[in-house]
Amino acid sequence: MPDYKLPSERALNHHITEPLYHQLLLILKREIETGRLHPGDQIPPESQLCAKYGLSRTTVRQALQILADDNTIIRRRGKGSFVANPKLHRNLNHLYSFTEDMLALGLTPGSEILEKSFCQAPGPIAEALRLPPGDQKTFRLVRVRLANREPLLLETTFIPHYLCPGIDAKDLSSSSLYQILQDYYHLNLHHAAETIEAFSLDKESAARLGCKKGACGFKIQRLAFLNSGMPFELTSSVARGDKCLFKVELQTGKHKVNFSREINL
Amino acid sequence: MPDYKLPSERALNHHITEPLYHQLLLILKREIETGRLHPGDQIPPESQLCAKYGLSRTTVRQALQILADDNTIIRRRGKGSFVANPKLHRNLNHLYSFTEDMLALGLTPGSEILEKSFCQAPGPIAEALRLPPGDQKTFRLVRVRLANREPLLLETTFIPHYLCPGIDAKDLSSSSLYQILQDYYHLNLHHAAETIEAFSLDKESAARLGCKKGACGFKIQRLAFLNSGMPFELTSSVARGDKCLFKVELQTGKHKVNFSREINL
DNA sequence: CAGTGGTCTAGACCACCTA
DNA sequence: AGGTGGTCTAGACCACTGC
Repeated sequence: MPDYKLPSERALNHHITEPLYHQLLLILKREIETGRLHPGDQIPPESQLCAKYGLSRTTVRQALQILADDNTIIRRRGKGSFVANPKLHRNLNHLYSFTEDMLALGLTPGSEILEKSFCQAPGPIAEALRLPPGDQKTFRLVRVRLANREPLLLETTFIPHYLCPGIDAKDLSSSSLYQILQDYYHLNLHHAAETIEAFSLDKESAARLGCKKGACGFKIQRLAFLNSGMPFELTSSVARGDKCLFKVELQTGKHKVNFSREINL
Repeated sequence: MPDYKLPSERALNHHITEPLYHQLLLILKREIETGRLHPGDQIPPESQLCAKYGLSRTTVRQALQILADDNTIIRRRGKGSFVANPKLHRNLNHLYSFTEDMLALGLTPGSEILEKSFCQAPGPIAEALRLPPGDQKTFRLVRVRLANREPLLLETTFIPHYLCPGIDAKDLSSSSLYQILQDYYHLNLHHAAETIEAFSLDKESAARLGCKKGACGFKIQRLAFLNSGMPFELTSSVARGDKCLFKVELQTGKHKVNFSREINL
């Protein structure tokens, strides 16, 4: 009996333009993300995947190569391919989800909605989101984010209204904003740009975050883009400086950069 | 006449263990780094490389794929492969050299040495550098870094003394510290970890940087490691918050992260 | 239309690991 | 010895670009 699970039944579609290697890649990724395969588990060897899906070894290897490149799996000659520790992943994904980020750090995330409305975007916001002068209506969401019940971030999010009509009726407290944008509005994050500044907390922010006016903090602005290159979300956050710090790791050889947030409560 | 140059004469060695795709990769990389191929230039199409080096297309593509993955070249179906703009590269290297970083931003870098001495490392510094209790002597260098003559950073660097005997006699003002460590002491940066905190400037830092006590700034600590995994340098910096900001860019597809510093004078 | 890179096949030999 | 991933070949069809 082999010590690996074959993927659950799922066939490749030869009649669509999506490459076979990519279809296989998604199947394997899904096995891992849904937890059917755990970190450290061996995935089926190339020979098995070739047989099961009727693919040549080159095609199977192309899929596995990509998974290895982004640290989803680790390949060992003579031994096999194994699901990698997802910790490496989290660092890359952390910006997308405050909730996941906190859970990864062993903290209990929380969220409190302060405001939920539609409004005209202020000038710089409209510009960043590339809103035409005629239609600058945006959905505005103000949230305080908590870790172990302590306020950490004050977030203000703007999303063009035409991209998310009716979003004010959705339940934003129980599932993540990105999840809702993806599921109901087909807005998929492709890339994002974030700026981080040092910032002296104004009276209101300080009050919301439970620290003194004039204390040091971070002002973080994130602009998120779709595959098409259009921005679809802008979030401006204020973070407590005494509880947050950022960490950057660089490798010269592979030219890899890792960026993560850490919390001190 | 084709509009691309064939690589200068250089043969592959079939008798060594180094894979052929890797040998080809290095040949192409060398053409680019030595400037024989410029950004935007087309590199020979796969068919030409196959013919010239007597390789199958798979092998040639393996080399080109790697170059495309690390942004050395850009591939376009129907058009060809082209040398990428090296700007993308610089962002990954920026942390290593303040001087290069400023030049890339179009600013004139400057440096003022405030202190150059040997001293016993303070406890946390000795710990981070993994100095044995018996030998905690370090080289200590305090510098103010300038951009267009404006003070920007106050840097304090510690290097274990046993790694750099006699460094106090070197000319640190005209060439970069990393360059000296590399050239004279064979200390090559392999990877580095940096933490960034928000920080209220104390009286001395504020005076050195020319701003008011209590103003907001960043405290940045970098620990640099050798190939062996040993730390060899620790730099603790204070940056003016009103002139520096950090920028993080993420791509979901390739899981790439870009981290850079920006300056507002 | 010819030339480019993107996908895919079927098969081969090798180096490495475990037993 | 048998299985794994690493390298490599020769050939095929396709999609996209530009003339």
